[in-house]
Amino acid sequence: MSVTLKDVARHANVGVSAASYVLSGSGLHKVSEATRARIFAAATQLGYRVNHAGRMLHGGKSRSIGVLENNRSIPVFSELMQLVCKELAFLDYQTLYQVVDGGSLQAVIDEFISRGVEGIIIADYGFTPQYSLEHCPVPTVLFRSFDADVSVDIEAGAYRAARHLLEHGHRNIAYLYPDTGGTDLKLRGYRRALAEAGIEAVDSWLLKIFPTPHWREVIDRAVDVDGVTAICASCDDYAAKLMRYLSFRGIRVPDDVAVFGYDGMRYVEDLAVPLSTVIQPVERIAYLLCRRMMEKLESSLSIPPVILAPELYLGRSCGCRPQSKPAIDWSILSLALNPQTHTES
Amino acid sequence: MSVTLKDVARHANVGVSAASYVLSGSGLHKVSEATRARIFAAATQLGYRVNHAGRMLHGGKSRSIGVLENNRSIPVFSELMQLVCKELAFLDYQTLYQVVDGGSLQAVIDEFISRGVEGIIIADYGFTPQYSLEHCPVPTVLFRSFDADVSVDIEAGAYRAARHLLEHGHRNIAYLYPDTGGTDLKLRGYRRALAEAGIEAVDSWLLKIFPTPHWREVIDRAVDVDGVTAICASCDDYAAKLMRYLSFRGIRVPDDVAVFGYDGMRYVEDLAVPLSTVIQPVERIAYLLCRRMMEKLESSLSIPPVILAPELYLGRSCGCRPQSKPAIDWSILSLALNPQTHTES
DNA sequence: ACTATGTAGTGTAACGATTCACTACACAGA
DNA sequence: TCTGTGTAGTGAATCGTTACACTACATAGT
Repeated sequence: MSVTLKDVARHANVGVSAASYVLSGSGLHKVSEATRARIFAAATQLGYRVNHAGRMLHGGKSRSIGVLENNRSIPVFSELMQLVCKELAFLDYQTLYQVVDGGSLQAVIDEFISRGVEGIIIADYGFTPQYSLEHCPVPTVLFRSFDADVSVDIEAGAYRAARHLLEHGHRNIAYLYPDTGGTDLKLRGYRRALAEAGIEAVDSWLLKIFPTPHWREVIDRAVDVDGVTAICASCDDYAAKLMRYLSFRGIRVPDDVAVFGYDGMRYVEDLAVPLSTVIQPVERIAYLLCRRMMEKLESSLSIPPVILAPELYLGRSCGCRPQSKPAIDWSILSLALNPQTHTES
Repeated sequence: MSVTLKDVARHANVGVSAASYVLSGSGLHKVSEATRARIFAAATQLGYRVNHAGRMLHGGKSRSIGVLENNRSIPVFSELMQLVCKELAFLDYQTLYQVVDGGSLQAVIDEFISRGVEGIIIADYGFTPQYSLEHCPVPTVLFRSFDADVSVDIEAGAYRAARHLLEHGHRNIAYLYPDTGGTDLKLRGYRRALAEAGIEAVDSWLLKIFPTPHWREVIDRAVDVDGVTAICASCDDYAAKLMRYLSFRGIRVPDDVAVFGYDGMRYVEDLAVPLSTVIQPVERIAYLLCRRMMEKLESSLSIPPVILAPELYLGRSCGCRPQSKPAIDWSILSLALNPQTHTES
């Protein structure tokens, strides 16, 4: 079938072991330059490729990492795994990639281990099913909004967004979000900012666009009746839709109602009113996840978690920049919003 | 180290072969219900996991597919690989994932084969480096804009976009694109539409935003001097930036200059002026790539390629829908633009 | 009682790469 | 000549799983 080490050895008139020593590049055994050349020649001539299974069976490292995300519905993270994969490739690791939504996380982890991954990176933003990483025989690196190896302080992000609106003088600030039943850290941050200013969020300011079927009425009431003058959205997509609806209603942003988003999607500056938002540092997260994995692979010492501080992007939707701002500070070619690059330390 | 089949067999008081027959689930050999139960019990008790390397070494199928894209810079495709992976998981295949940009494609393919993938899916949109899939020992499925197993007829897409603008009465239609040196199929489609209408695209209508450093002047000249009244952009991101620049210049879209995009990014309907665009059917592409792979794995018959016809999304930027359109036909919850689902045949 | 037929189970040779333990040989120093 | 030291090479066991070829035993048919 396929060309094996034995074939190469026979072709080069050497033993299998000599061929192995040369082609594995381990340098554990001295081989003369002449035979080395003969072996290489035979290998390329026959088109030899190591059989990874054979190598692994002997106990060799697989140089592969399992990468797993349990929810693909969050657009801002759609490229996170791509970035992780690129970084892993740079570190000379193969990526075994799986998207789980709904299915058993444990089953995927078992499959990864069965295939010999050296470690597993798990991105678990959003709703969290039960699973235990305690007994996992390989190191794991977890990314989620709390209690993880790498996390973004989204509570602080929402806090800063709400606080920013407070500093603009707003008092009646609403929060637009889907009520999925779990604890919403962004909601908590929003609440903290208001509480700090001596304001208690009333129920009608909590604009649940899910599972509420009549979300338009909810928004209408908040704006028309409850005197809401600013709205924090739990993500940019919702903020964009919200602004569209407000514009449809003839309500001006930010003059009548200010809006703040969350995520830092690349399109925020292209909206009718450039959206102020909290940036998710996707590239930095990807880099940190991989670095953390390398650290865990090298030593089993417990490493303190990294919590990334959120950063604001100020567009016009919060009321910061005047309509007539003359300078154009963007380039048609640099489409990326996030300032982070992973070339730092 | 890890618990092996031998351990399980010893624990259940049977031979390795019996354990193998039961746990591999092949059903090649009759095993009594009693011993079968004993073996399962021992396996779960010891926490047995098949060693994939051992299985593969014997010549078993790896049930893994290599997935490879050579350019991650096109945002609309950032979720394509995610969808492919999900579909493969549904078909009970593992995904080995690699992003190549700049590096050797051949090296990645070799690595995949070395790791025993049963097939390779390659998404090669954009610039194409030299490589040959002729001698690849496993089936490959290629996605790119021409001469592939699955492709989207982007020439026709650009043709339809330009033709649509012609039907609106525009005669001086420009094309905004980055000139990367290769053949631009969208440019060709744009040209064909104009030629069919008896118009020859003059040079100053070809708005090269790359490598041109002074792209603003290029746009200014087209609009102010050359009387361009409509612009086709080669992607939505550029179209969005273009509309922002036009708005900055005080030029109204679509009244003064109509704009057409390309890609069908999810945000197009949220822009100041909802962008008319050509949809890239990402989900359908993902589904077809996987189905094509399954077909190739089952039979080595040559299968004719699939060329997907592009579909237009008409927003307001082309001048189709009046400003005052009263109905709101979107839902804040359904963020997806593409109508395709992969549940069809 | 003797041969078929079938069921339930075991031993073991692969698969391909690695690496330990070993040999063969050359050459230097005493 | 004998021993020590180093270089260059080989043989074979090993990893975990699979599946072929086999045995042992029971039951049925004649």
